[in-house]
Amino acid sequence: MNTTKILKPTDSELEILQVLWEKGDATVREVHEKLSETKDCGYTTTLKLMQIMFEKRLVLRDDSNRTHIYQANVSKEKTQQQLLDKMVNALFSGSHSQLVMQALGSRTPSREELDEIQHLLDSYKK
Amino acid sequence: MNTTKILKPTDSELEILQVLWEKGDATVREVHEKLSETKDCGYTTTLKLMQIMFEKRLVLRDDSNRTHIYQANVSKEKTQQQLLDKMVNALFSGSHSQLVMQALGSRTPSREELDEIQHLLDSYKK
DNA sequence: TTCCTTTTACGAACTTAATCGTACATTGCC
DNA sequence: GGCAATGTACGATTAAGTTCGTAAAAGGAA
Repeated sequence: MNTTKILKPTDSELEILQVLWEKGDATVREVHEKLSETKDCGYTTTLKLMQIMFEKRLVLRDDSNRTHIYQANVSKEKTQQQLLDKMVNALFSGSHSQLVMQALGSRTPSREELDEIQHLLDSYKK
Repeated sequence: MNTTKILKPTDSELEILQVLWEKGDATVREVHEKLSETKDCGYTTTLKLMQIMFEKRLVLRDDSNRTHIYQANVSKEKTQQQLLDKMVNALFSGSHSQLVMQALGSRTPSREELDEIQHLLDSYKK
């Protein structure tokens, strides 16, 4: 079903994907409203980006009505994994644990976070 | 001494920084030789990139001799941290532990990795 | 119907990154 | 000295990403 083709969303595309992952589906207007909270650009810019993403098959759209409805065509998990792997290779010499150490070391994790990770660790140790 | 200015090395620049971090300092020729193992591009391409990095102050260089000697002007740790934080914000809603879970979950870590991480966890738990 | 609003489509302009060709300087060797 | 090799400098080109202006279609309201 899913192609295994490597897609590398740009930063702007990721912002849009974030909104789509959260909302499930959304119109350009809705996405743009959301982005406007943190970013300053025109409506047609968002539209254009989403049109390009459609061409790249990063998103799907229902254009049976005048106002098109978009949804993500790549899963959040897969995208996270892919970009994480890329980063591990490019910056951490392929060592996932190095990245984990750095991620944890950057600040003090909460008790809940520690427990979560401990739990995951335990499941590997068995 | 170090500026806190946000620098975002490109992928190509990161490849070069990797070599410089490893070697300490290096000539364009040395960097190019190293990159050639995995990448196919001309010598002047590497040169140009390093010149641009010098303009951006990503690297320092000693040009007192004909063959210039370069070294990184950003630390590996700081760069890792910076790009990691960016990724956490862009892809993991700011949750470091989410990223850690994803990083660990992607594949089975080795015993050494597990121990390393366990050790880090322990130090936080105290 | 007429006019205003919303929406899509599309192309132009601008920026940044990456690659390479070429020119020119320096060095060392014959 | 002359020449080949090696180095730097720099401009040209190409591709990709981002932004926006404008046109045109569709709908709704007076």
